[in-house]
Amino acid sequence: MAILCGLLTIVRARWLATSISRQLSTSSILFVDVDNLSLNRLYVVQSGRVRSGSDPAETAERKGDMVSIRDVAAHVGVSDKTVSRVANNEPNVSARTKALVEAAIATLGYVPNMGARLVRTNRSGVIGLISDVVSTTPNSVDIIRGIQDRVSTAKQSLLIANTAGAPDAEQRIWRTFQEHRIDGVLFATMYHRRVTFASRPTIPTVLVNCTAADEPGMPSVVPDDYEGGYVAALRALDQGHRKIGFVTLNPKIIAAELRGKAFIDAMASRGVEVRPEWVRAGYLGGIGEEQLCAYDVARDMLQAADRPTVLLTGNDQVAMQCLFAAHSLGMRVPDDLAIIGFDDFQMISAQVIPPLTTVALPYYDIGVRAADRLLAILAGDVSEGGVECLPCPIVIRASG
Amino acid sequence: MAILCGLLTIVRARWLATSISRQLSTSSILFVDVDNLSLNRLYVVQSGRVRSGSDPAETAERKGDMVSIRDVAAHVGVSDKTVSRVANNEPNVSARTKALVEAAIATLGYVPNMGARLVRTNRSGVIGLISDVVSTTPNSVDIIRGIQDRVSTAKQSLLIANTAGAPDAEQRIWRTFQEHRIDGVLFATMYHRRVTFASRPTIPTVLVNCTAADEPGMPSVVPDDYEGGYVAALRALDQGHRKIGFVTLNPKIIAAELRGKAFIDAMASRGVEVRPEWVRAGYLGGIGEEQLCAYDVARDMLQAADRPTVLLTGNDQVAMQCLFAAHSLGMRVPDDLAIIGFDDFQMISAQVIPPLTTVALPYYDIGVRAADRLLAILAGDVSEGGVECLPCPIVIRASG
DNA sequence: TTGAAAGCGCTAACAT
DNA sequence: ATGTTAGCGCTTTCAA
Repeated sequence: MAILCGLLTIVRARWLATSISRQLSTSSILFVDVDNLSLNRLYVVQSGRVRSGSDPAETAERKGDMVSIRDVAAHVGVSDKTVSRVANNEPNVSARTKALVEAAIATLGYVPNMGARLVRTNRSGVIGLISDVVSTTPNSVDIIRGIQDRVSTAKQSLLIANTAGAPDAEQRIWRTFQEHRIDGVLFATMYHRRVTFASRPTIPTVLVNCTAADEPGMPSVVPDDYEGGYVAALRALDQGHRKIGFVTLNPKIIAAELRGKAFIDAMASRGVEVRPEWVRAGYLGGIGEEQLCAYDVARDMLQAADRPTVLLTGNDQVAMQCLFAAHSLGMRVPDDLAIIGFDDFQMISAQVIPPLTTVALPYYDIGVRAADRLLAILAGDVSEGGVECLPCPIVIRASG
Repeated sequence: MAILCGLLTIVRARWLATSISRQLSTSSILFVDVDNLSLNRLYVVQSGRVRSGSDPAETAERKGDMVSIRDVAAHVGVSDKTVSRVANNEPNVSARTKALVEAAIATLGYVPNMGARLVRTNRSGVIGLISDVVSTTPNSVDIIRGIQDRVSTAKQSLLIANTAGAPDAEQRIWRTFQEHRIDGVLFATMYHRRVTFASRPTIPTVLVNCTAADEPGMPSVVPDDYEGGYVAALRALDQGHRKIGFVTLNPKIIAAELRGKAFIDAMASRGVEVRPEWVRAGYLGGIGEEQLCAYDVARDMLQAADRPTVLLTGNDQVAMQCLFAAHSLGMRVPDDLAIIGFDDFQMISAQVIPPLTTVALPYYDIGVRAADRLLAILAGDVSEGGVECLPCPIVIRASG
C-alpha cells in the first residue's frame, strides 16, 4: 500500500510536470507566461479612455484613471451636483440636461464610487452575511441563493464571511463589517440551532436558520421542523403503516427535538404506539462531531423478528444508509420497507435508487424571507421582530 | 393523490399557524413581536457612548454615532494624522503617543472607515468573487473555502456574487464591483470549462476552475483532469483488472475530454484493450441540462455476457448509480464489481456503502492558489500569467 | 431648475 | 516625531 502510494506520487508528479502542455494541445489554449506588456494591456482600466478635450488641463491624469462626477460635469458644462442628481435619479433636472448628462456618463464610462458616497451618506449599500459553515455546506447553499436573489433586487451587495466555527474569526468578521460600514447583517447557520453572541450585534441583524439564546425577540427565520416531522409521520400513517421506525439525527439538536416531538404527537393522534426500540439515533457523538452510524442501526432494527415496515429518518443521508441496509438484507424498497427522508438534499434524494420521498427544508425561502426582513428593518420598519417559521413541504418520490 | 396533497396542505397550514408557539414551549424562546423600544435598544450603535468631555462643543452628535479619527485625535490632544499613523501602523510615532492613541481608540471604540480610506487610496481592500453557480453547488464550495482562507490572511474581504448562468447578471456584477472599486476579481465556475468574456475584464482577474477561450495567458487555476483520469485508470490496472468499463460525464465538457484521453493513454501504456461498448456516457443531454442515466447504462453493461470487472466513472454521483445498479443485479462491490469514483464529493463518496475509492478534485487548493496569484498580481507581480494545473490525488476506500 | 460652498473621514505630501 | 494643508468623490444645504 505504501509502495503503491509512493508510486502514485511519482506518477502524479511526472504527469503534473507535463500534463499542462498536453492539456493545451487538447484545448488549444496557448500556455505562455504572459509578458509584462500583455499583462498590462489586459488590466488597463478601460474607462477614461475617451476623456475628450473640452476640459482644461487640470483634468489630465487622474489616479486609477477613474472618471469622477466632476469629469462628467466639466464635459457637459454643468455643475457636479447636477450630475449627481442625474446619477441618483433625483427630481428637478430638465429633460434636456438629463439626457446630456446621461450621454456624457455613457461616453466617459463614469461609474459612481460607492466609497465616496458612503463617506457622505453613511450607507454602504452592502449587506454582510456571516455563516458558520453554511456557505460551504451543500444542504444549505440554497439559503445563500435566496438571500442573494432578494438582496440584489434591492440593489444591495452581499459581503460574505465564514466563521468556520471559530469564535475569534467571528469577532474579526464583525470588525471587518464595521469597517466597511455594512448596512445590515444576516447571520446564518448550517443547521437549525440556537446561537449565543459574545456581545449583542451593533449592526441590524437577522438570524437565518437559528435563534438567539439570549436575545428573545431578535428577528430570525427558521424552518418549521415540528410541522415537517408531523407531515412525515402522517405520510407513513396514511400509507397504512403501523409499525413505524425512526432513525434520528443527533437528538440534541433543535431540529431533532422538534421533529421527535412531532413524531410522538402524530402517532398519538392516530392512536398508534411508539415503539422505543424502533426509535434510534443514526449519529454517534456530540454536536459538531457526529459520526454516521445509520447503516448499522438500520440493519440491526431490520433483522429483528418483529421489524418496522417503514423508516422515518433524520435526513437524506441517514435515509440513504437505511436504503443500503435494506439492500444488504435483500429487502426491496418500498415494497418490503418504505423509507422517508428529510431535507430533500437533491444530490442524494433525487439520485438514489429508488429516489426518496422526503420532507424539504425550505432553505431558499428562508434566505429570501430573512433578506426581506432585514431590508424592511433597514428601511425603518420597526415591527420586524420575532421568530418566523417556514413550512416544510413533503416531496413524494418512490421510496415511501 | 390529489386528495392526499390537499389534506396535507390543510394540515400543514394548521400546523404552521400554531406550531410557532409549540416550538417555543420547547425552546424557551419567547415569541413576542418586539416593541419599538427594545428594537431600538437592540440596534443602537454602541460605539461613541464614551465620548467623554475633553472636546469642544463641535464634536456633539455626529451622524450614525460613528467615532471618527478626529474624535480620537481631539481626545488625546494630537493631530488627525498622528492617529492615522497609529491606526495604519506607520513608523515615526513615539511609543508614548502611540500607547495614548491606542488607548483612546479602544475607549472610544473607533473603527476605521474603509469607504473614506478608499476615496483617498483608491484601494478598497475587497476582492470580488464571481461564480456561475459555484457558491451554490456542493462539489465546489471548497473552492470558496480556499479563497476565503487565503484572502482573509491578506486582510482583504470577499464580496461574492452569483451569475446563476445569466449573462445580464454577470454584467450587473462587474458593474457593482466597479462601483465598489474592487481591487481584484476571482472568476470561478462550477465545473472545469472554458469561458468567454463579453468584454475583457477591466479589473485584475484570475480564473478559477476555468480557462478563457479568447484570452490566452489570462491567469487561471484548474484541476489536472488528465492526470486524475490517468491515476484512476492506473488504479484499476494495478488492481489486476483487464476488463475495464468507463461511465463518463457529458463527453463535451473539458474534464471528460481530458480524462477520456488519459484513460486511453493509460490503457495503452499497459497494453490493455479499450472496449468501445464499455465506454458510455452516464449523462444525457447538452451542457447545462444533463440528465443522469448512469443507472440504466450500468445495468445494461453489466447484464451482458461479457462484462467489465471494474467501472471507472465520471463522478461520484455516477459511481453511486453504478453501485445501485450492481446491487440490483445481486453483485457485490468490490468483489464482483469494483467501482472507482471521481471528485471525492464526500457527502456521497464517504457515506455510500461501501465507500468509494475516488479521485479527489483539489478544489480547496485551487481556491487557495487562485487567491494567492490574484494577491500577487495586486502586489505588482507581473509574471503571474498562464494556466496552472493542480494534481488530483486518489483516495483509496473500499469500492475499488 | 440649477449651482456654490462646505464638509464627510481619511491620507499624501509636505512642512516643522 | 508631529502637524498642516489640501483634496479624494461625493452629497447636503442653502442660495439663486
